[in-house]
Amino acid sequence: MPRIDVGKIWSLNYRLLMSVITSVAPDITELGLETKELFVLAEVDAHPHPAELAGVLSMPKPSVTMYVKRLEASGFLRREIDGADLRRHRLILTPEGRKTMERGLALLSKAFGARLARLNSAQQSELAKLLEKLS
Amino acid sequence: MPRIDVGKIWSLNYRLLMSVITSVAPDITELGLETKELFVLAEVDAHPHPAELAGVLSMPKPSVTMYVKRLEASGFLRREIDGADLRRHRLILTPEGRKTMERGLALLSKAFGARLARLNSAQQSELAKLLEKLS
DNA sequence: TTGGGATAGTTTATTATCGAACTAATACAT
DNA sequence: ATGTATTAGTTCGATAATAAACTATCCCAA
Repeated sequence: MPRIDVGKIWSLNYRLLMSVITSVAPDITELGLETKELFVLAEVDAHPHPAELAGVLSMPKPSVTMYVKRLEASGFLRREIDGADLRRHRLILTPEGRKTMERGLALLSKAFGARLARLNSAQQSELAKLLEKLS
Repeated sequence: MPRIDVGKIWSLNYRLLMSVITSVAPDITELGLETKELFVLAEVDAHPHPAELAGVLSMPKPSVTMYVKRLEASGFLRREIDGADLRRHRLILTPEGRKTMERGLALLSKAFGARLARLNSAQQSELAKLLEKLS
């Protein structure tokens, strides 16, 4: 059994994700948001507080502040002060925000799916299983 | 049409990579380079020309110019004009650059390897094979 | 041979990003 | 109760990233 080259797996995977992001970025921009803003939108349901979003998305807090500000200005989400903890803001997707988020994720899925199409069905399931184990 | 949840795999994978990068970034910085610069260094052997690097790493050309400039100033690589095509610059790792690149990749491998250790060695090979097909 | 188009890399000018420091609210120990 | 530490989110200022435009070189069809 040959020794596995971790760096190689890393680099293949990294390059795959980056090239997919790069390829969909223009289409996402047409929806009225940037890719990082889409990632934020996509996690708002599961993590409605900015500090959590920063953690889960590995983004600095000031960046989240900025993305949220823009998303709010675009009408994609709104903010409520959390009554139980006045420091916290609860983020809520607007219907428009949800629609846009779903469209954006669909674009991403389509682009990623196009790459995945190089694998047969069994291989796709295998990849899904392996990546799921890693996450 | 894939039978798996492409969007979910995407997001798990994306977050995995981002969290690994974030966790090693401070250590990489201590080697005297930034993570993106490390990615450049790591691909120089396989892709010695800036334009190729930009393509393979999904980076804009001006970013590569900047990273290369810094890496050269730090003594991690040097440039030669390609005699066969005077537009092209061939990048060459210095011994110091190679050492630093290997150290950086070791840090990344260690952090990513911790995740990868959830797979047995056959699964790791399988993952490498599948990712290679995708890239 | 030459000129129109492509390609490699850089510069410029603008926007995006984010560490550090800040304010406000909470938690917690004494 | 009171001081101290912690946490949520923001602001500020400095750096990083990059689109657009540029120079230089190459390619190649007529």
